[in-house]
Amino acid sequence: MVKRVSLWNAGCPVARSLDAIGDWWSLLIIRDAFDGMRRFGEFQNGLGISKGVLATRLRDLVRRGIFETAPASDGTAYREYVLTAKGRGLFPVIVALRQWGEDHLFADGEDRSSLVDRENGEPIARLVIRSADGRSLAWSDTRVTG
Amino acid sequence: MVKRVSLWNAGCPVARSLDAIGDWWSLLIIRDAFDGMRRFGEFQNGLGISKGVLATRLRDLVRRGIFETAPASDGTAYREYVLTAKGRGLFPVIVALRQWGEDHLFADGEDRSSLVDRENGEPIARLVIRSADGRSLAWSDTRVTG
DNA sequence: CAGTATCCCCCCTGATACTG
DNA sequence: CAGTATCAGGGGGGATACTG
Repeated sequence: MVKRVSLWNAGCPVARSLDAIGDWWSLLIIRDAFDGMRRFGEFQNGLGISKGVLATRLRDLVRRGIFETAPASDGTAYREYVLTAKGRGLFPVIVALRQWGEDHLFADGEDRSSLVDRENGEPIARLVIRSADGRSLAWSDTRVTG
Repeated sequence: MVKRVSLWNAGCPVARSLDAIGDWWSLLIIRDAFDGMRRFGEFQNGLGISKGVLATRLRDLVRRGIFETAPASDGTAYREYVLTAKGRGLFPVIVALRQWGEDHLFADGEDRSSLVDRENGEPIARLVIRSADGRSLAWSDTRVTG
């Protein structure tokens, strides 16, 4: 990545985020991590990604502080890849992508996975953009400054 | 795109969304559209993308129903590219990416653009994941089913 | 200005083989 | 199982030139 140095320098947080995770595989790996995957082989099987690419991606994500490695919890000599606080901070990104996909990319009645409240199994609420004082805001109620 | 048919078929809304917009340029184009850009040249200058790639991306995004074309508002013979309702639905994705970038990819005091309430110039509130009944949820309070 | 057409090259990817 | 090393190919990307 780091394709667009000028944009990076432009100080747009969206561009920087995409520079860090905008690769096609990265967010899928992170999604699987949120689903509980930790091992190299789990990611590989789940994604159908080649070993070389997966190794490269994981190394990048570790270098960027999104994953960290830990000794395998099952006592084997291998590593596990777990999300750092920074990586867990991507949860709203995953949720936003999920909700958009649910809204616009599935036919009625088509099977889909769902994100639910662990406590009661209820689907989570929709994301809402709010003002500092709590009003719900549409895109057109906002503006980019700086 | 449509690189991973198996994932697409797996019925994961996150994967489908990435299939639609997970390309490196697409979200940057969409971000610029949220910032008010509409013309081919505006996107090209703003992004530093080549004409060929930009034309391909815009065509794909139109085909996917994220943009639609309209006659130029200035009376010239050209087209404008405006977000559809489906495209505007990506606003939370952009906001989530922006907030993550602000939190984790900028040094203290470093210049960055900011998304503010048009009404009063105040920064918008942080995104919060909530349960159906309004409780704030962390990643670990949720689960993927189906 | 807004694209399309062409060309060439680089790099990314997947496949395979190998090691601990 | 968890990677690393190597290799060949294919396609996406930029640059350039051209058209309306």
